[in-house]
Amino acid sequence: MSTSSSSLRQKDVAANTEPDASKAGDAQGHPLSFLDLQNDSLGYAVKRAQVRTYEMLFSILGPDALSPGRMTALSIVATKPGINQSELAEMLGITRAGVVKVVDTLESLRFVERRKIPDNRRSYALVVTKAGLDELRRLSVLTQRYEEKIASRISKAERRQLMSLLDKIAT
Amino acid sequence: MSTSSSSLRQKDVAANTEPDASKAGDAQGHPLSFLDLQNDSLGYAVKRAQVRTYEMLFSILGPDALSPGRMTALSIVATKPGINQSELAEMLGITRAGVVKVVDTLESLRFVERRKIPDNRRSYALVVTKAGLDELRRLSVLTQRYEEKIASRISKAERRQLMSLLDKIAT
DNA sequence: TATTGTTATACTCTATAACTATA
DNA sequence: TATAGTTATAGAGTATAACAATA
Repeated sequence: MSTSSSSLRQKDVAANTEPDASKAGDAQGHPLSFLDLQNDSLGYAVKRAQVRTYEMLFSILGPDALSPGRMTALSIVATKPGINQSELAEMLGITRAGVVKVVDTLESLRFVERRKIPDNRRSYALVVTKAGLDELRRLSVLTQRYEEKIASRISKAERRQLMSLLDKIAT
Repeated sequence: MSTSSSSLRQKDVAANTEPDASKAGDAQGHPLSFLDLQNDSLGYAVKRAQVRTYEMLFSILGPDALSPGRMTALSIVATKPGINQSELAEMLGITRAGVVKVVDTLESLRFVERRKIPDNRRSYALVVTKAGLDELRRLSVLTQRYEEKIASRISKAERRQLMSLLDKIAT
C-alpha cells in the first residue's frame, strides 16, 4: 500500500567533490586522477539525475503514493488489459515471484483484478478496475506536473535531444 | 562484502509498451492517453537509462565488486583524506547510521582505516589504505571501460551536451 | 515436460529511534 | 547541550529455490 517516501529515496550519489587531489600528482609526480571515480563520469551523471528526479517525483506524489514500480505496473496493465503475471514480470524486468507482491498490492488497493480465464485455469487475466483508472487519471496529472518540473530549466528542443541521447546510451 | 550483482539490479523499468490504447479514444470518444504514464516521459527515460547503465556497470565489474555506493564512498575518502563519518554521510546523502555499515565494509576489506585523532576522541579520521588505492586504480580502469561502453553510440560533443543537460535537470 | 502462480527465505540498502561517549 | 558514532529494529524491493496446479 503506502510506500514511505523516505525508504524510496536512492541517495548513493554524492554531491560533487572538490577534487583536492584529483588533478595534482603526488610527491613522486604520479598522477592521482584515478582517485576520483565520479569526475567527468557520464554514468555518475545519469545516476545523479535519476536520484534528483526521483526526489522531485516523491515531493510531488507525497509519502503515500504508489511506488514508481507499482505505478509502472498499473500503467502496463491498463495499456495491455488481460496480460498475465509472467508477461508483466517480463515487462517490468523482475521475477514472477516479485510480480506476485506487486499485483497483491494493486489488488488490495482495488486498482487491479485477477480475473479467471475460462480456457486457461493456470493464469490470470489482469485488468484495471474503475478505481484503478481513476488513480491513473490522478497520477497522470501529477506526473505531468513532475515532467514540467524536471524539464523547467531546458527548452523543448533540449528536452527532445536529451531523451534521444538517453535512449542511445540505454541501448 | 561482496554484493551479489543480482540484488543490485534495479529493474522496475519496463520495456517500452506498444500503446494499444494510449492514442485512441474509447467508445465515448474520451482520450485514453492518461493510461500510459511512461509515454514521452523524461523522468522515465532517465530511470531507464540509469537501469541500463547499471546493468552494463555490473557486467563489467563482475558479481563480487563493491557496490556503486561503496565505490563512491571509497573515492570520496581518497579525495578527502581525514574526512569523518558524519561528513561522509552528508556527501553520500545517507544517514550517519548508514555510513557505519559502509565504512565497516570498506574497513573489513582493508580499503579504509578509522584513524584515531589525538585532539578529538569523538570522531575518526577516515583514510584510504594502500590496498584501497590499489582497488581504486583497478576500479578506475574498469569504470573507464564502462564509460566508453555507455558512450559508444554517441559522439564526444553529444556526450558533453548530455552531461550538461543532465546537470540542468538535476538542479 | 513446460508453464504459471505461489510461498518461504534471504539479502541489500536505507530509515528511525535510542543509546554512549565526547565536545 | 550538541555532536559523532553506534546498535537495534524495521521496511521496501528484489532474488533464488521449491512446490502445486495446470497445460
